[in-house]
Amino acid sequence: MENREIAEVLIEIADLLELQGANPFRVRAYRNGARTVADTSRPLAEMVEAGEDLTELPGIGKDLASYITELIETGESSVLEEAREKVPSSVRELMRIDGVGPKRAMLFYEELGVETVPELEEALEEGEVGQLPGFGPRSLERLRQGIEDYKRHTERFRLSDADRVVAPLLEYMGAAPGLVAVETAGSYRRRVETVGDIDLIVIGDPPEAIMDHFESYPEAARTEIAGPSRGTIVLKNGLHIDLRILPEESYGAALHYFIGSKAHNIAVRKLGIERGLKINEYGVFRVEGTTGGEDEAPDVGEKIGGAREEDIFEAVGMVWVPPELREDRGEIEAALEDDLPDLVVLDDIRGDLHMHSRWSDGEASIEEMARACAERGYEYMAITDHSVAVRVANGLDPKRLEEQWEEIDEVRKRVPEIEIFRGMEVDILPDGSLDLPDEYLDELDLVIVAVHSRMGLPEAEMTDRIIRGISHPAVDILAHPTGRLINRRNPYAVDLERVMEAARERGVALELNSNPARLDLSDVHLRRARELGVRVAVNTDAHRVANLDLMGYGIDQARRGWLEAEDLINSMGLPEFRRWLEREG
DNA sequence: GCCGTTTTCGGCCCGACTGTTTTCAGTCG
Repeated sequence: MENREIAEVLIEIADLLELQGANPFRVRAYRNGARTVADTSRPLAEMVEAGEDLTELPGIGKDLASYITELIETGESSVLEEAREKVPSSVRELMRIDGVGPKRAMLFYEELGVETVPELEEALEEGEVGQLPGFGPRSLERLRQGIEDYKRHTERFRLSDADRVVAPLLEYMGAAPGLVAVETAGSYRRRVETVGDIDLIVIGDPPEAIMDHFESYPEAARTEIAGPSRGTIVLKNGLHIDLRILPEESYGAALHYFIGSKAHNIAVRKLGIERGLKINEYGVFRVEGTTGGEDEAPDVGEKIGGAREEDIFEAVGMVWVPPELREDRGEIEAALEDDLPDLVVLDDIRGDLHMHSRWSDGEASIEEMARACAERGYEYMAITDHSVAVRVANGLDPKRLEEQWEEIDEVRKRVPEIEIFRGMEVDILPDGSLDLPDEYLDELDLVIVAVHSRMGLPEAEMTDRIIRGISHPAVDILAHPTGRLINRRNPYAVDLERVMEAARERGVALELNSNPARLDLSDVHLRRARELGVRVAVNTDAHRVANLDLMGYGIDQARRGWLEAEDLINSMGLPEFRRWLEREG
């Protein structure tokens, strides 16, 4: 059982408990536990098998540890079964509609017998929802809209799709009257691989004029909320944009608060409480103690900061934390010790080691790719077309590969400013053998291996297949190690822990594929690779010149995985990289 | 349900907006 599956069970229990009106802190405990499990790269199943104590993990106590153990050992969860008896799990889906939380979902279920979104839509059309208490005409209309949005876009948006929306939006907002500054926040700013909405922070005056300008955005389909300091518009493509307008003296506090993540904020605020401070989006305040009555809120005293983000971190004894790390995955502790990683930046990249040309399924010639790489300031690059097994991609057989080498030799002469390595993306066949004879593998400067077929193999077989594949002494890099496509295809079943250990022993690097549809490895796995001492290659897998610019997405993801330049192989200068290629596996 | 250098019990981050049951619950981030 994979961690992802365990986390899903804990989330399902949390949802069901929430629907049943359980203690909200108990619900949160399950969600926190789920987050811990999802953020742990080591398989919990392995930890259980080794007899390790799961309560060592943050947010996992005696109860959750026993539920997880039961789940791993039996494949079932009695707690989940029990929760499902009270509410059908399909009711959870209702909560995904904007404006519907646990209370309303439960109201629909108990009063109308509604268990699914289509049933809710029907009840709405039949006028049944209008009979419920608390549902006036505005609520009904909002629910109708919410269902429409739900049907149109149930998935989160890929970061690259969000980027295309954000650039023109920022330009438009920059022209708002009285605007001083506008910045992105939220998961977009943290560069999470997918985003649910876009958060904008604005400093300016008067707020009403800025909010009017915001609501008038030509791409907006409608306004969801428009208060004095907060608004939401929905774009024609279904993406929600949240805007917060704040005074300049609160800029840093607001930025910190709205960049999140929620878990990071909670942890920082807790540190504040320990120091007698109250932290909110307006600033950092000293708490003066209560003035009397039992339910009296603590008196908020002197404001001691908030104009700069650093004010927040300094107030609780931390150094500034890059947004990509703000997930409460250890960055709080590291920042308290001033021991954060020196995160990799795009400028650290000296070469792109995975790209295709017209020889297989690329759209540009080798020379076009070489010149484009040189323009990006790279010292080296590798042409890595597909091997023959990938027939749909016009994979090269040995004969065509030899012909390609002649062309590479010619391009080397014409584009001397960059070193072009002869590479290939060689398929790992279902039995783990490589799709190219040894004598050709030996002639290549750089060998990438990858799985493109039979992705449904059972985990043990897939793991053995991949480990056998990377065990060939000619192999340098394992490409897109899990095969996932964001929102489209799940990762194939593979024990990455074993693959990573094998890669480290053999001196093979794992790829971080920068294509925003892949971003494979994930942030959590990258972090694990770093812990295990496995080197990483951040590559674009470009199939045309413009794709070379996808490197930035790989860097974003690498930063989320805590990677430093020295964790990568393609941050090495050319001489050092040559030595790496010559290494003994 | 978790957690503890003020605590093994009693806390658990904090604020904005909406609609409607006119004083606040529900939802969201």
